[in-house]
Amino acid sequence: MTQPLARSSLSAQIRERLLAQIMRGDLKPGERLIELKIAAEMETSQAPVREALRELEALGVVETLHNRGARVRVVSNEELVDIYEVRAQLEGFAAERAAGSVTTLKPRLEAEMANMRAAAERADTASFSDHNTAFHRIILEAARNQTLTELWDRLNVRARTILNISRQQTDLVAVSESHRTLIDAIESGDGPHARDAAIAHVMDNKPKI
Amino acid sequence: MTQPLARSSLSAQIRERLLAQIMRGDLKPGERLIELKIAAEMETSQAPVREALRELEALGVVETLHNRGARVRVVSNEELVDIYEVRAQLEGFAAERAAGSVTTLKPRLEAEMANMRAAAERADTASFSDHNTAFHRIILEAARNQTLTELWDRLNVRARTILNISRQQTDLVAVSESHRTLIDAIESGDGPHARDAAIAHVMDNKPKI
DNA sequence: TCTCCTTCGATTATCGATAATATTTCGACA
DNA sequence: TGTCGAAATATTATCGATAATCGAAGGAGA
Repeated sequence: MTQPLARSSLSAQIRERLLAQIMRGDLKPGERLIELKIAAEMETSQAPVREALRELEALGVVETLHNRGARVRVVSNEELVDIYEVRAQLEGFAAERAAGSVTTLKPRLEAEMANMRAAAERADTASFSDHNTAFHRIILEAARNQTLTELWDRLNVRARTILNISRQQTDLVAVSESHRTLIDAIESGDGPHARDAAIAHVMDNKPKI
Repeated sequence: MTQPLARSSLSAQIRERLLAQIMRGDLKPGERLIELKIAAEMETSQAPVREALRELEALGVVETLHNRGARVRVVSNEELVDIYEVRAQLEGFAAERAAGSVTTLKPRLEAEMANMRAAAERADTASFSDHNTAFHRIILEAARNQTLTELWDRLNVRARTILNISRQQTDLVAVSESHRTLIDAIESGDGPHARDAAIAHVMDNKPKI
């Protein structure tokens, strides 16, 4: 009855920890991630750190140059636009399918929207970001396409990384309210309309860096 | 003047070799990929093999279970449908943007289509697949969105893996001809029309496994 | 015979050390 | 002074060995 589980490999723990640091902005874009240094900090050896870095590279939040190590990926404004455009397409597709679904998503979406608003009012950006992700994830999952969800997640992680770093001054309450339109569009059952609404929503909320 | 370059890391070589074997069907879905065994075959140690496997996992052609190693990913028919649906969306978006582009893609697309047809006539599935990929890549790149191209590539690798394995009996000449409609739609300059054509094209050519 | 437990073999996960490579420093030379 | 290149330094890539974990096999007890 000491440790309930303590599952997951060391490399997974390292990965999560680094990802959190990047998302939080403790590790800034361009900052080098030196394997042995990280290994020492985490009291482990180089091998699991390398694995973690490779996984972060696959996620797209870290980039590595051959024989020159890893650094936190620098995302240009052009790339951010690219990411949001693709995210919009994926989400448009998901919304279109969700609109045609029999079960209503409304209660769950509204609950997340309320959470988002509450976080916005107390200026808790981390919580806001979590609930915002949860909201969109509900739509994605309603489309019942695992591949779609997987790609969206990947892009979302990248987007959140930048978002949290640039911490630009946006009106989070207004952003949370803007989800209303999307809920209504999906609830209308009109696929193409829901798609348009989702694409517009994503593009409108692209942060300016 | 011995070896011109011999760049790239060991792990990259291993990754390419394994990927080729998977694409060729030498390594079948579900087959276990044992690190030390592969290391011995390639006359190297376990470390670079692990890296290669991680990269293949990120590509989605291999799956690993914690403490139980890697195996060639088994893709169900449902998942194949998912992949094609998402690919269709990505390509629809690309085609829409490509249709609005000033420079014409027609000559390049027609050249690849001719190559495809030639490969089809001599039943060279590998070459067919290469030129098919090249054709679609031209459209993707015309959309000028690096993130879009990256995700598409990833899905394309997965799709090709299955395709080459199941080697189902399709009329490759007919498939190559079906690209005609897509070229015309893009050339028309009508974005939404091009999008529809691209989506229809991808979905029509989904292999049946 | 069936279930649970223990042991065994196979394999992954991690370690510490070394080889290979890139970057920086510094001095000789022009 | 400015440039080139060798040596020193920092870091990654790879290796070989060990620890940890899994699944299978075999056996005791019901």
